[in-house]
Amino acid sequence: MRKISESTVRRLSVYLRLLEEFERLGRATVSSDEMAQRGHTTPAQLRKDLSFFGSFGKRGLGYDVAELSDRLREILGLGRTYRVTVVGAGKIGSALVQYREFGERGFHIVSVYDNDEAKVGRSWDRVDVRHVRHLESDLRVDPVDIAVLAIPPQVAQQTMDLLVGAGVKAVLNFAPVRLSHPDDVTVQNVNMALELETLSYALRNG
Amino acid sequence: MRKISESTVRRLSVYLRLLEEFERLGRATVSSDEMAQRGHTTPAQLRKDLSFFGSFGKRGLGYDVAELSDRLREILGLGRTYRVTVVGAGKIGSALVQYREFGERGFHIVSVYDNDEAKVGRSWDRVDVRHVRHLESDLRVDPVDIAVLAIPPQVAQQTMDLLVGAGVKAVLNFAPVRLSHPDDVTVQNVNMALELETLSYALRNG
DNA sequence: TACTGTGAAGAACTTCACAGCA
DNA sequence: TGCTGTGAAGTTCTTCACAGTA
Repeated sequence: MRKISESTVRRLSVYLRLLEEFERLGRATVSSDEMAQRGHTTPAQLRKDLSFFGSFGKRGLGYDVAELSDRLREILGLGRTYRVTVVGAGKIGSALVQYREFGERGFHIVSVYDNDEAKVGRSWDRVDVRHVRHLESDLRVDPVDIAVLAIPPQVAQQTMDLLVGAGVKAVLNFAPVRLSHPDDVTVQNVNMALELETLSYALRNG
Repeated sequence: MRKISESTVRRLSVYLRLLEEFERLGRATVSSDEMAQRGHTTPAQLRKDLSFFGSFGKRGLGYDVAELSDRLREILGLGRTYRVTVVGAGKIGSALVQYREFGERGFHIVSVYDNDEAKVGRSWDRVDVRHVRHLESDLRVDPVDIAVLAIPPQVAQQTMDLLVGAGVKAVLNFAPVRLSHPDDVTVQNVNMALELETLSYALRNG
């Protein structure tokens, strides 16, 4: 399959959320126009995005809501559950643990690590916080699909290297540094300082 | 000035962080090659990004670290402080309050709101949580520059409308919905479910 | 000489516009 | 008729390559 751009993938997630909304409202079909309007995009964009993966609509009618959401879940790899570990038991980590949509989408947090002995042993929503020194050996016994890095930037790269060594292929990084990693590992960065600076730029420059 | 793309602005933030790192190491000058390497971009990209705002380097020498970081801070609007309000006193809100880089960059959280009476009155790092019913009138007396929305998606749009009505021009939105807003209001979205779905897509499709 | 600054070329992404099908 | 699917056109973003200068 042709290489799909990240922006297309992100829009697919948005479409899926819209479809689920339409599903709740009991709608059976929906047109690209209608979805585009609700999703702040254009009908052509939506149809083009979908066309990379097949033709899911009916001309003159639109898309079957249930069918298209099934297909999107499949395309996005949401037809299964994922084992997720959270490294760093600070506020961000704990925000993730309680984040509803996480579990609903099949992302199960199976372990939490920290290097602070004061936090080790506490229970977090049925998961015990373990010392990060056990991370590597734990992963060899019980691998995870995704690791969330919610730790200070100074230790982020070394932890990344450890995760890569242990075979982790997907990382969600909250540390405000860009991490080096092999090509076969996917990293998504969430950097709140960056978002704020985009806002301050906008405030300053109209 | 020509319209600057959001990706350029985001890279400027990254460059600034790199320069501050070089400053700490005591480096006086740095080349676009060196910075590009550390910032996972290309020298040409960096020079092009900077060229939209002026010529800050010396041919044959590179960039003066201190001077370029000053210029970048100015371009990004970081030469002042910003008053920030956080709406939603859940885990995400509290993660923001304790997030170091926030305050260091001049983003001062001056108020926190929630609709849960159990949370109202509690003190958060010297800021008292107030009931969200006071939000609108408080803003009229004491405006803020930026609002952070860390509330459930169901109430995000109505809160957005209230903020817009009260004259807020910049919003950082953590609710997993795309919000409607006038053109003169800038909204940055942080959607963790979306990041995870990008990862699950990558895991599924090599 | 070693590097920047920048037009021009190239690649990626978005929008247009219409043929084709239910 | 109404709406999809898609090449082609248009736009934006990135990379190239080299002239220019400290």
